Amino acid sequence: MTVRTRYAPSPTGALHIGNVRSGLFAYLYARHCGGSFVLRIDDTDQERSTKESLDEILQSLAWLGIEWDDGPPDPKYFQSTRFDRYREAARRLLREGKAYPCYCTAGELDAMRKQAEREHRKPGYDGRCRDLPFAADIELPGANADRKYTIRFRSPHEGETVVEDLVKGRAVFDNAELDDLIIFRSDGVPTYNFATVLDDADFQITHVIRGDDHLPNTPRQMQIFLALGLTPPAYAHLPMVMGHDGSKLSKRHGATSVFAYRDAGYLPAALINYLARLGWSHGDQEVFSPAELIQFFDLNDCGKSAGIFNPEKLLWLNFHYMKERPLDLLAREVRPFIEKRGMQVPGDDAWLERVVATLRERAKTLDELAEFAGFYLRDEIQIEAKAAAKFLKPDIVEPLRVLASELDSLDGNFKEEAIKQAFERVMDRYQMKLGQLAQPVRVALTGGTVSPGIFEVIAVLGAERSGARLRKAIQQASQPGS
RNA sequence: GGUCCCAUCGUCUAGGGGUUAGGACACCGGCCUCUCACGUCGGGAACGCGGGUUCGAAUCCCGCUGGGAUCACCA
Repeated sequence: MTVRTRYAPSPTGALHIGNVRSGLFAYLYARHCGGSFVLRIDDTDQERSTKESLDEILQSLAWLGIEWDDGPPDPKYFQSTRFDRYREAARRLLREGKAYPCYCTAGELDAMRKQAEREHRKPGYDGRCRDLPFAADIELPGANADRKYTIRFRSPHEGETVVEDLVKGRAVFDNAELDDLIIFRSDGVPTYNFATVLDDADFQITHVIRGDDHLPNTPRQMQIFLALGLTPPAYAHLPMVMGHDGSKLSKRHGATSVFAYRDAGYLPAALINYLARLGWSHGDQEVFSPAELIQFFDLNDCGKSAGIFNPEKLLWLNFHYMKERPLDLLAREVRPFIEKRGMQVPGDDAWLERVVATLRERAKTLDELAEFAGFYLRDEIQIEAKAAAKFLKPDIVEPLRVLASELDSLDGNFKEEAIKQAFERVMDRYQMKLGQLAQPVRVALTGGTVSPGIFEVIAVLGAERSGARLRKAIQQASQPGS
């Protein structure tokens, strides 16, 4: 049997990282097994489904590098194109007495639920229409029907349904606990639990891998498979991703969409690695390339308990991948973040690479790198008042002047080694330690007290900008208090 | 409330009868050092509780407690 898994997001909002992790695991499992991966769009709810969400989902998956074998743009993989199939299956169930029309209104159902809750009974449907007589060839609900009704699945009340979950193990459900769920709404739209069964069956899904919030749906879906004369697939329910407060990750926990992380300057490899390692492990290994993930991934190594999303660890992984990234790629990827900050790159790609080389070990995201690069990129820098007060004092004026002329005399030889020698000549002359000279220079050139090594800063900044900034600082230091 | 799921450092996890309970993030300290980082070395930090089974339980069983999910004409 060739493994075939699927991921079935509904295009009703941004692609969420908790949600996409399930898709990632399904993808990884399919690839690991040499099987195929299906992307299906669950858009039966036309009220809430939007083109924007669909685009975001597709772009997010593409950015993450999760590729599907079957799926959009093929219309076959959109539930909205399969209504005929759902209708046909529902008619068959009706004909065979495995489903029945229910004439209860939404309001009645709601009242019933509230009443049951007040009396501390289970709030499910009580089955009052279950044994009403109906014509075997009854119309499906829809605009044409003269009377409003839904179609319910007639679920068995005896026995139990056992889910042999590949991650959670065995879960036993008493069939008496399962009420008759609606498979077709009164507006003629099939509901999720019904449509998903037909899709999983028609697309020949062998393993349904999804979040464990779906575990309660599973016995119902299995019963529908059986009623249709089909064999249910294998199931694997992954534990949820929680926010810092231990509840299901949601918008109120801050950035949760894939786009948000992309826009904040995270690398897809880092996000993939982080998500994979949340709920799955392979010994003590923390860093996995996409190829390794596919090689090592196994459902047996998935944990059973929910995990809390930890932004710090993601940041650390991102930092790790940024350090490993080939310089030319990293420079190219930082560019949009520089532009987004309203800055220009006053040099060629090679120069930008030098900038990035000095900053990559100090930035945890592409955006942070762009921010740190500000002093290289802007024509004018702002000197922090506190830094100036501490380091740009009158007694540093002389050494800075000498340093400036030493640097001028370097002429074309603006290499780190030559710059270092220039510093040493000044330090000898004024009996200074490197720290005493480097900090004022750092303030003069970068505006603050924190930066990459001072020699590399000068080398990258170049003679012109270094000289101009030094002279400006000298001026400022000569007029204390101004 | 019913049903189902879960339980090792703060967090992600390894370990599944005998381990000084291992790693990673975060945190703290030393070293490196022109600042900040990086790097490196070191440190504190966990088997929820109670019963069993066993020579021996973090590990197996039961109960409790705690957490979570779910109970829609959403998916």
